[in-house]
Amino acid sequence: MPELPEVETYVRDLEPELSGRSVIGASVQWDRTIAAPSVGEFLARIAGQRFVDFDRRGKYMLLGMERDGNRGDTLIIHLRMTGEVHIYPLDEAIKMKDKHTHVVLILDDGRHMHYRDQRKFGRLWLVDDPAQVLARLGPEPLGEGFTVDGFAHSLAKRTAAIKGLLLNQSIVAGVGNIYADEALFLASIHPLRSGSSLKPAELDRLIESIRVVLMRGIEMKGSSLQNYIRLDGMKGNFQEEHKVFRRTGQPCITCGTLVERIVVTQRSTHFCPTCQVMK
DNA sequence: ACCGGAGCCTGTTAGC
DNA sequence: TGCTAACAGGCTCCGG
Repeated sequence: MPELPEVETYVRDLEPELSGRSVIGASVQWDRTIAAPSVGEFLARIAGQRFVDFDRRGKYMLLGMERDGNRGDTLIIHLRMTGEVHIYPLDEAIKMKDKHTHVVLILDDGRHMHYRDQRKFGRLWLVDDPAQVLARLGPEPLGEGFTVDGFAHSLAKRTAAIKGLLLNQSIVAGVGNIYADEALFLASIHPLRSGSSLKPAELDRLIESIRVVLMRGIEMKGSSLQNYIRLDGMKGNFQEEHKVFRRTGQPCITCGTLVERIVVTQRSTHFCPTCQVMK
């Protein structure tokens, strides 16, 4: 489940592999993977562009390119649920290409970059201005723009459960199901509390908790449950530090109460009913 | 504006 | 054992 730490790990791993490399050709096996432009235009435009900038916004990877020394397009990749990116030497690429490999970029050093996605939810964009794709995203949780005042404003009058609101990318960008559950546990906030019910001290605690779990997630190179693997095929390690996520029926590490699982806004949600009270 | 639910996908697991 | 149904959770779209 790639969320902010997993995507950040991908961007950091991609930079040394791709920086300065040009795309000399491409193929698309599942058209819907390309969100924009059309597949034909994507193939025509990406050839001849060179990777120069590497960034992330929320769960989007931003791979900035240039053409003939001039500013080019940005290749945006969103992994959604099961997306993976791999770079292989030619002989290995031929062996590794399978029915889940939906996009192949051929690099000028002969290696192939694969976009692979079991469930086909992930998307790629090739755009001259990333802003159009990223327009609805809220602040970066690890940046200065994520403030108590702004967070309070976003949650005011919100009757929905805080768990669901944390998954809303226009409120804060990059938090997904794993890190939402872990942050709420760390902040001792019940996932069903309404957004508007949270007091300033709780918002403060929640912001800090979101930052702590995301930073630790990045340090551990992400959480590998069933699907997420890194560029080089290695797993992340943060799953070993999960306090509540997928720990249903196991004792809370703080108080020993058994961790419960409920469904909130169509998402499985894990929490300690003793440490995270409704108040 | 906000909220909840359907739909997109496929592999794995639970249950009959 | 073999089948089907439920589940996994990223996001967009739609109706109320």
